Amino acid sequence: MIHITIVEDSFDAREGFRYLLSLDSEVRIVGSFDRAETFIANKDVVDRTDIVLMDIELPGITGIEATRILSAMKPDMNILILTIFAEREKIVNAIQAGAKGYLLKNNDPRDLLSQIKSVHSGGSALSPLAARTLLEELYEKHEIRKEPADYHLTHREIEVCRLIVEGDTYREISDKLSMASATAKKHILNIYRKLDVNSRVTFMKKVFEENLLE
Amino acid sequence: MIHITIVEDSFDAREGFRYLLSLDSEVRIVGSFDRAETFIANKDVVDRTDIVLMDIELPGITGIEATRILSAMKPDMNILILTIFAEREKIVNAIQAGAKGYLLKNNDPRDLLSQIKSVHSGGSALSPLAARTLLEELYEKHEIRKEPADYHLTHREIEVCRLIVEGDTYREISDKLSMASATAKKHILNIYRKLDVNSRVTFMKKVFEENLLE
DNA sequence: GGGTATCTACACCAAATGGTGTAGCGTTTC
DNA sequence: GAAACGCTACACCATTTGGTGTAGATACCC
Repeated sequence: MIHITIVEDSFDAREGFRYLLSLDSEVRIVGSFDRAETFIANKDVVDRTDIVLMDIELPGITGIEATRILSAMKPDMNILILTIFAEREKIVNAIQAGAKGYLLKNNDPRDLLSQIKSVHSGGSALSPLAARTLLEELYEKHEIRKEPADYHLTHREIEVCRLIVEGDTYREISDKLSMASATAKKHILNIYRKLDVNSRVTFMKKVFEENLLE
Repeated sequence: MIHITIVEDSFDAREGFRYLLSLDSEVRIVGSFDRAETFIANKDVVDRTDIVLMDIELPGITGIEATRILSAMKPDMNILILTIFAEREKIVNAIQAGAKGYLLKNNDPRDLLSQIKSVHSGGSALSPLAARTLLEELYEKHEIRKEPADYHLTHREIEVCRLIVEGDTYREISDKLSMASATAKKHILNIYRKLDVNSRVTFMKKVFEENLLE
């Protein structure tokens, strides 16, 4: 039995869900709220809930904020965002808040039951549009993180870089790499010249901002 | 009319898809290959293809590599990965390569047509398991830029932090903030104590890794 | 009033850093 | 064989940095 709570400010929509879910004997509604605060305050219902159908636009705190709070309270609870909004920002924020699904209300309501079951068995449910948005987000993230500019650092210099980032001094670096500290220093100054920096701080800034290591 | 190409090394699977797709008059198969190289080399078919049903395990180059190549050749082509593999790495790589969907073969084959149409109209299609994997990936990525821990830095100390990050020395910081360089130094040492670091480098590392500024 | 916190300021010291030289040795490239 | 590059090593220098003191002024809280 899957225990479901509905958080939705429209009475009609709540009743619509109630009817839809009543068609399946595997699910049962354990709570129905018109605002998230009431649900969050009701610890009994929170504890008993497996899946939340959460609207985004609510009086009081938004569904996304509620998702954040509820995910922290009960990490194994699956929150399914149900909304008419397909904006990138809302979608990404909802997922970041811990939502396990993002469905647009204009989708066929008959699919909802199968999507609830997918989520209950460890999957996630995304409307095609939300899925595309997230895919693009992931695609861009990976795009950005690659192609670090090539400063033609030698193998040895890269080793030295890693140790600088660890906070090692000339001496510590030279000890770890079995060289004279003067050599470590020479390497570092060469690195600085290649990266066009002139201090540990500006070096670190460049490394992190341009993702030069890892 | 949606023009589809199938890349799948199993003859039976190809015929299965062919039959399934023949049930819908809106789609039409324009190509069918047992390996990706043949498809990629056939520019005519590539140009006519709207959607590719792509297997991952193929003789020769993998479906993921093929996806990367085809995405570059024809960016508006939608590639749908169809596979039995649900490993996180394959899923993420496929999306990174530009796939617009990732479906597991054990899903109901009757859903395939509706998912193809979703993808054709600008959406993406993900099996619940693949969706969950990607959500987790995105969630973790965003987790990294979580709420920065509060080290109780004072307002003045935060100003100093910003200047440290810019690479300023004690003297430069004190000049910009109109204080004695000894004071800037005092602030910095206090900051170090609060952040539990002991050098510019370890300070920078903490700032960037924990997203303390911005 | 007394305690706490913030911002300010200075002194002293050892260590690390940045900058510039020079130079030997081995490998790769032309 | 010469040139270029990479890795090594040392000298010398001024500056910066990390660390530890002390201490006055202000403000806020109990």
